[in-house]
Amino acid sequence: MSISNPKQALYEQFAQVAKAFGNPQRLELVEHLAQGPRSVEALAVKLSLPIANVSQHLQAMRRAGLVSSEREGKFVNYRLADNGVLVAFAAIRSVAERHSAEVERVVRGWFDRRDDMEPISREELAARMVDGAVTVIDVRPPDEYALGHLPGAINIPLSEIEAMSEEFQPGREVVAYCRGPWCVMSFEAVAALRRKGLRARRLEDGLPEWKAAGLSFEVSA
Amino acid sequence: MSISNPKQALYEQFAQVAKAFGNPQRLELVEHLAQGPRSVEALAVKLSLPIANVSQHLQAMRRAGLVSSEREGKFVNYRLADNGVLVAFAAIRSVAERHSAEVERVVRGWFDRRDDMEPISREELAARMVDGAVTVIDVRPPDEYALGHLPGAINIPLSEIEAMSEEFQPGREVVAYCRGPWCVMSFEAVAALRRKGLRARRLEDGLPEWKAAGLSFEVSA
DNA sequence: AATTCATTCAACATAATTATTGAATGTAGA
DNA sequence: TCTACATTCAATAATTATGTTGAATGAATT
Repeated sequence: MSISNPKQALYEQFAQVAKAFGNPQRLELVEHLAQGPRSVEALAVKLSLPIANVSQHLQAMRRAGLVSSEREGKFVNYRLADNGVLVAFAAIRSVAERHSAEVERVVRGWFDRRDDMEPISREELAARMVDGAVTVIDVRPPDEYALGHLPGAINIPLSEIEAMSEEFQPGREVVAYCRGPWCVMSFEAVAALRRKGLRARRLEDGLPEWKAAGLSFEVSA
Repeated sequence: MSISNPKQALYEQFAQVAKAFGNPQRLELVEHLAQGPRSVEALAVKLSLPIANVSQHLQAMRRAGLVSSEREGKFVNYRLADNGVLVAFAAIRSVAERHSAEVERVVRGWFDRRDDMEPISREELAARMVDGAVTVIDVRPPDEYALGHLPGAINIPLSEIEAMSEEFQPGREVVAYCRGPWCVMSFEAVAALRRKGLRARRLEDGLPEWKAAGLSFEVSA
């Protein structure tokens, strides 16, 4: 694959970027890094993968320009290179959603249909949050919540949703969100809350998209 | 790579789409299909690749939902599945452009710097076309021009640009475009016209983006 | 200096991707 | 039916990607 003419060389470069997205583990890393910068070990724990494996995936993504890294003492923190990476990820997801059948089926097999979760748009939620007519819950782990969350959102990790569901007022609507549009935790949270008879919906996507849209968010002290 | 839990299955689906983009030949096919539907053989001729090879790449893209196909007599015509494919391609290119260094260098090695070609935006060109103050030339091959081109654009394939350059009025500005933002033909056209002392610029991208932006275009009879 | 710990590197085995070849399939027309 | 032709399929070889292991590197701490 020797690159002689510029056209070939360009396509080769573009293909390298696409290849960096072309692996499920790396996509999961992108989704986690979209929540905020992370060390190699922190990511390895979240994905339940060997550290060396994660390190190599991160290096591959760095070569392609998806992430950047910075040493901080003994740790190396990786972060998404820029917002374009999330735009590209969203575009790839969109193609997958429109095509497959398979994506629908996968989600449907575990939860109800995606539509039945009645996703609420960013704009609508933002408007209703002003009225104070909705309880917003962040179902991600506390460390991700700490790096940034919707204004006024309560952090209730999925493991605690059953126990906490007693605390909600029955009539009041609850909106759950997590890492992104296909993050399964918010699907499960809504399903669990509905089993308890509560009015629950999903935010259509997650915190990264909220931030990318320029909406305000809070960071824990 | 057995897919047990839904999260893994989703990432796997998304990765399949990204992988379909992760090959230079397939990206070139996407760019050609963005000009209009094509048969396998027509694409094979344009890429100078064996037919069986092109057929397999197209089938891989079809499995991933990038293209659809339809038999028409002895031929099988492939087309882009939807506009989302171009959006994803543009997003991938954007990541590559922002990262590499390499992309800049490749273009710079053959032409002047990309900036020196003074790309003109779609909006600006559309405005100036109303005034009639600019000559627009389409430097793609005639068959692609026939499938659709900017209103009033003259088709001058790259091979004829030298000869035709005599025809232009020296003072009048010429804008060249071709398949997309990195299509090398428009770079070469501008360079050739400038060597003749003409005022030439590039459209920032190509016909597919023009159409995707909802601007009007012409189709040959 | 020695130790600890996070990360990276190097080497290896396995799996996936790619290009190539020739045969098979399917369609149109003689 | 026979032929021509576009496309697909099947088999192969070469290349590249991936995951695993243990050793090497780099930075902080003792």
